[in-house]
Amino acid sequence: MQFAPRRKWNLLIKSSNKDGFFLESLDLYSSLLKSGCHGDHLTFTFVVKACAQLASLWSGRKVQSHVILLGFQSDVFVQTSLLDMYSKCSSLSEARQLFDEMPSKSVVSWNSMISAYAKEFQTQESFRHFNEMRSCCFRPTSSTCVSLVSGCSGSTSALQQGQSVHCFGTKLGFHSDLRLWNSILTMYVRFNLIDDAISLFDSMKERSAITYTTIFGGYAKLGDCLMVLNLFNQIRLKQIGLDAIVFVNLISSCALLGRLLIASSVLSLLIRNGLDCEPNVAAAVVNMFAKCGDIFSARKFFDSVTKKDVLLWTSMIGGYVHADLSRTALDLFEDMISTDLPPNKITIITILSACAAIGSLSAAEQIFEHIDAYGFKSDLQTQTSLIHMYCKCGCLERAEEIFNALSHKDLAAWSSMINCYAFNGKGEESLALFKEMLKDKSIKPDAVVFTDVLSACNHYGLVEEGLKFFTSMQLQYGIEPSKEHYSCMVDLLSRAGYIDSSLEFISRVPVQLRSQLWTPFLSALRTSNGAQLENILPNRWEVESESTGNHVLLAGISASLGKWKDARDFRMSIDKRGLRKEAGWSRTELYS
DNA sequence: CTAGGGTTAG
Repeated sequence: MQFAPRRKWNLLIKSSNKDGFFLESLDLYSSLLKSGCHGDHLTFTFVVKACAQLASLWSGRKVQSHVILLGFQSDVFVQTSLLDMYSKCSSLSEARQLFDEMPSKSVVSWNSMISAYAKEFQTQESFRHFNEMRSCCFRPTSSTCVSLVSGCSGSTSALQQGQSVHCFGTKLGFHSDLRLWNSILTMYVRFNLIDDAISLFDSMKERSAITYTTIFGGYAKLGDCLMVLNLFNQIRLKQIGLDAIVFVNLISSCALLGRLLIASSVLSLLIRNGLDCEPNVAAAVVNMFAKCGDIFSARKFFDSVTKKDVLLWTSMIGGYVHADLSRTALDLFEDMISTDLPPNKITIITILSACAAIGSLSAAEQIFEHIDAYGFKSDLQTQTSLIHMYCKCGCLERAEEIFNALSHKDLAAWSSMINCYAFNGKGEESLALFKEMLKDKSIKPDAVVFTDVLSACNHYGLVEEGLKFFTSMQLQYGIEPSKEHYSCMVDLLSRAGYIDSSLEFISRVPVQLRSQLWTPFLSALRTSNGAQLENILPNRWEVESESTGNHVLLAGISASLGKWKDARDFRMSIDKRGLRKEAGWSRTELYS
């Protein structure tokens, strides 16, 4: 009697899983129990899979207890599904225990265990199981290789191992397995080996939407957004099944590119493909318009989306911060809260940056209840944003309090505090903290923190120290100086009165950046005592051609030196040129 | 069992 109805339940649960209605699958299972039945090996594989997809560890453990009560411990299918469930619920220890206690194992059991370690980027353990699997005479499948490679993508030292799987897979005859190629392509992109990724991509005879998504990411890392657009046009002609994810990647490249006309045409493409209302796509579109400097179109699109998710709201709020409209960002955050949609961590980080931009502590205090309410208080990124916010509001002590209480500090946390001291005029404290950070060998300073360090030297007038850091930045840490670094050094040297050194420094800067350094040079010259207009005369043409602002500075310096005729000349040249403004983007009407 | 994405602080 029991067999027939259970079979019906099993079919119902199976089809509910297939449609992605995992919660309903669990409901069906509890109805089955209520009807006086219990599960069999098929019921358990389906129900456990639903728990895995929902990442519901609690339900999964409950179902496992039923499995044990009914004596299904030796069923390899049920046990493997439980193993995968624990892996998907990130309970590696329970997965491992189950695996060790399995009376018999299948290839899929081994694959699941390897994949469990790969997901946690425990590369060595995943390879150890791979070797053990082979010594137990199990023949790895292409899925085994895919899991191993994806594990390598996440650990810093596993590139060679990943490449060896590539060879191994080819030997076993998986050379036509697209998923394996795609996972290797992902590995190269994650390791920033974009050239290798591109040559692999070029050699691939079969490509899917996933292949293109991955290589888009690679080109975006290179900053070659136009290549992304070119490739995208290729797939449009090839009629590869395009999904929302490919578009999301295309859209983020357009955001990086920052060209409004291209952004607008991408939007019409989305509308034509019926993808503009996809929740995943919408947030990217808002971000794209905001990064292209068209906050009006961003808002117009935002308003047109009927089902707004957290990402969309966050994207719009971030857009306002980016557009220097942080007050509006705060208003929009209030609107979001009033819809009862809970903010996520990134919303909080974004809104804190809005408070920082305004420099208003009272605005920030209203955010605190949300930080408490949603339990972001102990999150490192949130704390870093709080430090930054207190810094910009002038509450140095509050920033220090948070920083000192951090149990673990990453580069961003250190550098926000270093910046906080520098911003509040405490050059000495800033540099002391930087030196303390360097003692921690696990932290590698980057271009951003060096900008703060150099500006701290600048603030404190520490010429020798500044030069020392500028050199070690390049030689010891291999960081190419940016315009900000150069301009900081010019400011430092000139304001300390080292006009000749400053000029010599400028002459050694790559020519494409050099012309932009005259403005910081002249500004510093105006406040330093060693101002001598003759110093810059050999470069006069370059100085004058760069911007109208330089003429104003030159006129000011001449006047302060009592060279009234020069001052008058510079003033007149401004009138002749006219106060030219930078060419800006004109806003295009998109929807009407 | 298996490959790709979106909002983000210093």
